[in-house]
Amino acid sequence: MEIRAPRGMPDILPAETPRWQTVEATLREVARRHGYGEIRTPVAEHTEVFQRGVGAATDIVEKEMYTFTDRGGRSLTLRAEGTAPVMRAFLEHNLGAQGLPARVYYVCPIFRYDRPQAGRYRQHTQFGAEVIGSPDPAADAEVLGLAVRAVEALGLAHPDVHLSSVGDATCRPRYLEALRAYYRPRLGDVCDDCRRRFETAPLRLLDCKRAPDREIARGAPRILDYLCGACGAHLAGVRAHLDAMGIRYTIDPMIVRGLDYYTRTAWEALSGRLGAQNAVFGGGRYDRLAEQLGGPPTPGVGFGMGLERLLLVLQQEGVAGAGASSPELFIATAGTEPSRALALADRLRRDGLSVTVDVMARGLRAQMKQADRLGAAFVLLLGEDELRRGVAVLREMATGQQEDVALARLGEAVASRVRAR
RNA sequence: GUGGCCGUAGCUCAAGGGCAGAGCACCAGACUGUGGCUCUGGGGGUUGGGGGUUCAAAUCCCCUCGGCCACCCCA
Repeated sequence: MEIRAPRGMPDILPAETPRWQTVEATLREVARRHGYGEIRTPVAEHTEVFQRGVGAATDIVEKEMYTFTDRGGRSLTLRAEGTAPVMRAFLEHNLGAQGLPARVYYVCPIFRYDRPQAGRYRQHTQFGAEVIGSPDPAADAEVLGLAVRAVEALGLAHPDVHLSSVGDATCRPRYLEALRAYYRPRLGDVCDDCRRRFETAPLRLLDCKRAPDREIARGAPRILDYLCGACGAHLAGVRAHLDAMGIRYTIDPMIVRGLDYYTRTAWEALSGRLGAQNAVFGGGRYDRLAEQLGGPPTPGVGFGMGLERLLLVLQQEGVAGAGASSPELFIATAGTEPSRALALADRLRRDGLSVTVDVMARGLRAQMKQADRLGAAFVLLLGEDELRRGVAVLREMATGQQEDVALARLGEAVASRVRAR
């Protein structure tokens, strides 16, 4: 075969989809309990939404977007991130008019042209939630709580949440100046990447992975020491609310968000089960995003959670997932018109039974083998001999016991036997 | 975008210049109308793709595509 799925965009096959469905259903239920409504934005946006929302200088915009020109000459981009499109929709439809805050969640594919590796794909799926319209720390705590409880609802332990603040327009510039002042005399000692970061993304100096650079980073000024009064109070408020809810976190001034729109609260949940790509969810506050998109000042806070990574962790933690679904009944034929089996199956399905029929015109032995492989609980044999006598044979696969059931009362007889199991 | 390891049947893997194989899976038969166990037989391959070296390439060389892992970055 030369035709393959695009790189970094794996198929999810029927053996896997039950696990996905379980995870998605659980996440939706947690969102529902928190009073969040689902929003579905298109898979593509005008490229501008990401350039202005996420920030033109970010890695996502500079080198990871799937951008194309449509037949009308418009530049569109596959959804590269979850929050900016939600804010765009909020502004476009003036959702704030229905009362603030708006609470929304989404489960949708995200596209980034990255080199695939463990836990990283070019198409991945994010569950995310946003509270738009509230500047209050209670909103931060609520939506972070949603993320934590969602992870727990899947059967995992309370996640390892790292919490910090990236400040705002008042205090962040002051901090960046202090950070640069600290690094400027040390530029000869750090790696090439860090020298580049010094120019383009100084906050990222803090999470370099090289051991000697980490040592230097440890001595750097802490943003938490530079927060302005309002930002400091906001973080204290978030912490108080989280403590009250029993949401655990560690204050980690080294965490950094990769997108330009973040202000104040920032967090990341890490797993030791994921290799290098260890963030299960990340998020924070984005009070400047609406303005960057050309809307009125509108505060917001939210997170994105990677479903592929969640599934990986679930698998490694051995949390049982639903298996592939088996039919309750397999209808086999022996010398019988296939249409009799199809018609019977059609009737039983309307009664709610899950029924599979042989459509390979195979011998009875092969049909039994197939029924066994599918995990069918019962096999109904429509044989010509039995049909003459007005009956069919119902066999319970686990025990091998079988009995004749009257054709006239087939539906209820089969249904009651299957349900009695 | 950078680096390392790896691509042989549906799956797991042999064959390291000389006829492409095994186990499992699949299909059929033994069991003429009954799954699991056993036995017998069968179908399956441009050895990821392209080029080169050679009398001869799965095997050696180059390019390319893909997978895994790490960097960068992120969920």
